[in-house]
Amino acid sequence: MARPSTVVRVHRAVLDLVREVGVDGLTMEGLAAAAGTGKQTLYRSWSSPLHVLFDALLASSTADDGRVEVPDSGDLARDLRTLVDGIVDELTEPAGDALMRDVLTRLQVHPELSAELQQRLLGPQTAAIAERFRRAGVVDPEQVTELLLGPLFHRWLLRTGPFTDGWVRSHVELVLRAAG
Amino acid sequence: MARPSTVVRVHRAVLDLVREVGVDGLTMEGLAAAAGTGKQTLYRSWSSPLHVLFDALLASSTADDGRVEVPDSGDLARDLRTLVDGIVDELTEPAGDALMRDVLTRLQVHPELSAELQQRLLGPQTAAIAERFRRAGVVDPEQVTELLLGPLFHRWLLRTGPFTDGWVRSHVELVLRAAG
DNA sequence: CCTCAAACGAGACGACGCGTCTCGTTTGAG
DNA sequence: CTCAAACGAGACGCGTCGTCTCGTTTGAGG
Repeated sequence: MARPSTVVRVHRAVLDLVREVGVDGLTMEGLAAAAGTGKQTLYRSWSSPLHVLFDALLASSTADDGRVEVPDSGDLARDLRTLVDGIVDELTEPAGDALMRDVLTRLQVHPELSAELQQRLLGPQTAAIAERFRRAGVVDPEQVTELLLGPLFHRWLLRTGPFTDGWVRSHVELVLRAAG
Repeated sequence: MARPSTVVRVHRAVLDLVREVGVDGLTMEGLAAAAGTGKQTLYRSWSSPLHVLFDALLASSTADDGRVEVPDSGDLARDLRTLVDGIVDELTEPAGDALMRDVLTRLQVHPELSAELQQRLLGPQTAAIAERFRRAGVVDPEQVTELLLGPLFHRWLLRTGPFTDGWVRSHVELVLRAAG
């Protein structure tokens, strides 16, 4: 439908623009101006500025290798700490931290977008972690994965507390004890 | 600042109106019309329709007894299942389910509102649960509470799966094993 | 009961983004 | 070279924004 060059220009424009005006400051008119495109061209492919932003973020995150790297050294405790440290680093990266939380929370209102995120990013990542648990002989890998990630997202989304080293260590310890 | 009668009328209006038009359909103009009030009166006390809605929900939830009832029969496992069943019932209640998720996710963009929610509702509730764990001799009650609630909210907010009886039972089991 | 300032209802106002539309131009596959 | 699809530009009517006046209501202190 849309020419590849147009999509690239729009993606670049929305990622630049959102850093200036924030997620709520995005408008189709502003986006069209920034991308040097007509409004009709935007509406041809996207139905709101949030859809544009989501599409751009998804494209960039699958482009620079959205693969999941779950460490597997044989030592489950060590691997989990490494994994959680990596996730925490991503979640607290000053550059994208606020933006990612903004987008993720706003996505929840659009079932089709959160389903796509689930399918293309979160699903594969939790599956990879569950697979690591399974390889370690954990009985209920999916549920233990949820036990590992749930409090992480809870803390991050609801801002109920900081991610200190001590918190990460004892959280992993609790999960390991639950895993048996 | 605002007359009590005005606040009551606005609260009633926003709770009625949001069921007709949804959270995104709320506007200050529509709210003023529905409440039979001037726009200036609204702007005197609130800065956006979301602020009005949040205030109304908070008022109604603290009015009809926002107290936390954490069962304490002596049997921790049984009490936890009862507690989680109660929370799940609230989270999946057809009437308020979608509305609460909408409001809660949109709140995250407003740090002052989510801080108020944390302080006036979530904080006391998690504290009460942690206290129950402490009474049962759990070493790290706060973190175990997070282990219990994190996956619940994760599942609810991100819609990653349904709350079946089986899920609740094995989740509580895992948390209990982690608690030692 | 009277007074008077604070709070109020009503709505006018210019600004702005919405989503739709037309129109003339560019582009690339056949 | 051709020609339809995609495009850029922007006009259009509409609704909401947040601010602003203006005259009316309200209730506590004299």
